[in-house]
Amino acid sequence: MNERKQHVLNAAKRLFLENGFANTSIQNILDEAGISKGTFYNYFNSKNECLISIIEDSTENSSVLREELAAGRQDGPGLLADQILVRLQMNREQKIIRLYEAILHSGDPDLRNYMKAVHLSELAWLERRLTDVYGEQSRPFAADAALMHFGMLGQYLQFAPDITSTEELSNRILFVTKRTEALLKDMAETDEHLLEAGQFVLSADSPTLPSPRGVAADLLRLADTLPSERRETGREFAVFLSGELSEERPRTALLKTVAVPFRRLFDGLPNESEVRTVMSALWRLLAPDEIR
Amino acid sequence: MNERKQHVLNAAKRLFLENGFANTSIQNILDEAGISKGTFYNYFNSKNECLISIIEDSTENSSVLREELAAGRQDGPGLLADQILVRLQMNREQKIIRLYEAILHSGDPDLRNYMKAVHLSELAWLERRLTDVYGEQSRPFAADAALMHFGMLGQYLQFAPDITSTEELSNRILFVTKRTEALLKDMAETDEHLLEAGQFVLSADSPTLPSPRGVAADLLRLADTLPSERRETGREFAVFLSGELSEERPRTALLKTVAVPFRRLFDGLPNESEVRTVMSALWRLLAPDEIR
DNA sequence: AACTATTTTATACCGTCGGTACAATCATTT
DNA sequence: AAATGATTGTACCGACGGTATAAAATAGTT
Repeated sequence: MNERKQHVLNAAKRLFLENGFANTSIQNILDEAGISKGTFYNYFNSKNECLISIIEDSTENSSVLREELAAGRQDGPGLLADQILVRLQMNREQKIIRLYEAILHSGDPDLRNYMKAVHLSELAWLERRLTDVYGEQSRPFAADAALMHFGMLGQYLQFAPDITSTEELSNRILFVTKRTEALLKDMAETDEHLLEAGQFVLSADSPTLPSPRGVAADLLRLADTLPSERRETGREFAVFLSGELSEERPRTALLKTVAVPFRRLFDGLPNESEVRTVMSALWRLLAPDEIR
Repeated sequence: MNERKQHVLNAAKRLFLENGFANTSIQNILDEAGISKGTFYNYFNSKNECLISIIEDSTENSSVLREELAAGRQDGPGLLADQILVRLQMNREQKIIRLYEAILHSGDPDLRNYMKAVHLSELAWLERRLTDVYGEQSRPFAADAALMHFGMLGQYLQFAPDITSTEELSNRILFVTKRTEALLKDMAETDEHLLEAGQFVLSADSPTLPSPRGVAADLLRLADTLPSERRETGREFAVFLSGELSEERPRTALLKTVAVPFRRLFDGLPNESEVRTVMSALWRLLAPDEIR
């Protein structure tokens, strides 16, 4: 991802969130980003693709944050709620959810398929996490619970979109999570469910796994771009991470623990988003088949 | 509602449901309905208003059907489920829900406010019905339950939009209703809720009540338009209804029971939709403050 | 420094869209 | 038959997403 392209992406995101997708013309984006039309269409083939890029970017980022939350922390409803929260927060005050829906009804069938895939992926992730947290006995009902959790939370967010504080948002998530517990219990007692386990997994053309050596090289290269006062620390981390990555059986717990502060060294730096892409590849290496 | 206007409305509805709102141009509607652009803008001030009219029409019709279902039948979860079903079915295989969402993200703030009002109105109705069915003790939790019911059902409909049979649709509604029962129980036990009772009622500029005499006159006039073989029956009904309406204290149970078969006499007739408008006024007379 | 390749810019242009204007025509009422 | 109002056809507007292209700026290589 070009740095300039990221700049355009941020400008477009700002405008979309502020004025909505339909109400933001390409000309608006050009003015906001200070680029010409030719450049825009050099980066994106259409306004729609620009929107997709924004969502992909946001999804990737929050996936990394979800992994980081789970690193070295015990699993449970609290972790799950935080992981849900982190994606919602990344979607800046939930307004990106509107972008999702905007795409869903924009006509273009390619876009709709993309959005359906995103939706299914989130549901699959939630189904897996629910079985993680609430045990094997919840598996037959986890798909239904995930679907209902998603629907309930969506309503609570849409009904009161003027949520400013994280507390308030967190409260709603915890509330819905508690209700989902009750639903799981109820479904187990009555043995009723409409969906089958694993119904959400889409026949994904799974992207080729990144190579450990490539990721290791990226980490070392990125460490060198750090400002001088953090460079030494960054190099220590990067050398350790890349060394561990080249081992036959990397110590994953250790890796995960070190990966988090390393990534944070880049907070606020211009290549912040590139780092996140590399970290995304790293997490994918550590658990290849997991849905994030 | 002009008969010709209704014809245009049906054409537009057909196209919107088939190709989506954004993918249907005004020119498409003109061709489908066989009218000119001037006529279209004589009926509607904009494409958006046309969409609003479709939704209003559909909402009014299903409100009448909901009242008819309740007439002379004992209240309970079964009736509630049927009332929910009838609106979903009226929204032709749930595709009108997409129109709702299309409007929500079309940019126009007026449209969004309208849709928000529709949404709130449905939530308020559901909250009231839940307290009807599950008793006074459910009141403090009915608003939350309504919101969650709405969200869960929406997910079950969106996730599997290829529902053909009424059974399948009905199954999902019953399933969600059972889950809502569990949620009510759970919230009562833990005494947790996020919303307050009556939170959904919008400061509505309540439309002026129709006059009983006007409605009575409409009923008599409509009866005369019936085809000869049904005209006598229709007149009997209409005379009874209008007579009862002019009483000081009309016998409402009787009125409701007779109103249903009278309205059905017009099924398939060209003025079917006008009849429903009059019936809507009749029901509003019988319970002025109720949300439908 | 000079040459090359790529990116970026500026501008003109296309077809489609929602919406407006208006004179001509049709149908209904009185 | 006159008058009124609805309907038609057509031309037009500005804004939109998207294309084309030649000129200018930038980066990379030798």
